[in-house]
Amino acid sequence: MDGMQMNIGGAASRSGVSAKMIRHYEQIGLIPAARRTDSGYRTYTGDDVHALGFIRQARNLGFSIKQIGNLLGLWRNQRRPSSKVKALALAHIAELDERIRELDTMKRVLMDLAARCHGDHRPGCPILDGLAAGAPISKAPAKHRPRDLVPRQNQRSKRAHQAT
Amino acid sequence: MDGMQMNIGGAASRSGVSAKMIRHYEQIGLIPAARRTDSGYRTYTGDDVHALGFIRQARNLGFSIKQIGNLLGLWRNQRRPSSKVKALALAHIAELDERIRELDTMKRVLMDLAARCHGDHRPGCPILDGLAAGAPISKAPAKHRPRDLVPRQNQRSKRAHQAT
DNA sequence: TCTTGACCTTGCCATTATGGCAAGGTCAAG
DNA sequence: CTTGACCTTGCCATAATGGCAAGGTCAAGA
Repeated sequence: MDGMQMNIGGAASRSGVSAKMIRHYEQIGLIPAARRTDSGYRTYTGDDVHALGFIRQARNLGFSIKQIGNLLGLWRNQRRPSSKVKALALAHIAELDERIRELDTMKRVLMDLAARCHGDHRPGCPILDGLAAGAPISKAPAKHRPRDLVPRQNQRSKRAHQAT
Repeated sequence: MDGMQMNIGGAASRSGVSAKMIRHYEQIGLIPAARRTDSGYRTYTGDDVHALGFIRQARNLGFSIKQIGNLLGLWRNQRRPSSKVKALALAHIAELDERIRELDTMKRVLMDLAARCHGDHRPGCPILDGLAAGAPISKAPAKHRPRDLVPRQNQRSKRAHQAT
């Protein structure tokens, strides 16, 4: 089981992580640089594949690379307190929850607008009207604040150059 | 109201879209290139600001730039059938719904693992164990003679198949 | 008039995680 | 050998934004 040595392709198919991403993870330091054969081929062991599988599972659960780095550290440390792991998990759950709420808000607003749209050959459409209305339809934009709506407008003359 | 002319900063603060993004939208063709003053400054009208606000609202609802391009086209076309708009909206709602379901699945799995984790000073942790329990993944069939997954050794189980 | 400072311009880098393509080296089987 | 799968590095692209830098423009105040 330990004598298992393979090239990147083998590690990729066994772990479910593409060769491309394995190299990437190595490059960004998520995993240690693989040993190389004389000709430069990376070689992996069963343990390496296990770690890659761990990474894949974590990604499937939506953890960011950074969070996965932390998880890997805890995973490899036999003496870590499970509280640390749980804390990371709970924090991530909270993030997921917020993203879910944001998406849910978008969905609700949109369903509301859609419900009022006839959806036939006629041109009038409450959906477009809703988007065009400067009204505060929005809630959470995802990651960034909607940029202050008219922060300071005490800039000097907005005088038009070629005013018409 | 129509004589309102302004530079990019004014359009940005009034529309809620950063100057940076306005230039970006122009560059990718989402909005037509702004008129320029002799010195090269972009100038915007009240209508332009309105369109930018429309874009911002759409972004807040999670529409992609591409979808927004379509929405803008419909918005500007007084003779569009509202059914087209509604179709776009419903398609987007479906997308949002899928994203929500994915996140929800992640959340549930994680909560499940977290619930079984003591979260104290002890090292054992079902969360890490769950992540480490890698489900096999797959491999695409080779054409000629699959030059083995193992470099120069003996190979054994080559399970496979992915989940995502 | 000159200085100042806010504002504008272009352009490149960074982010997140992945995929794709290209040019070229390696290796094992036929 | 030839062949074809597989490996290497490296650059481009995605989606949407932010940030920084170098340099031009402009209006107002001293």
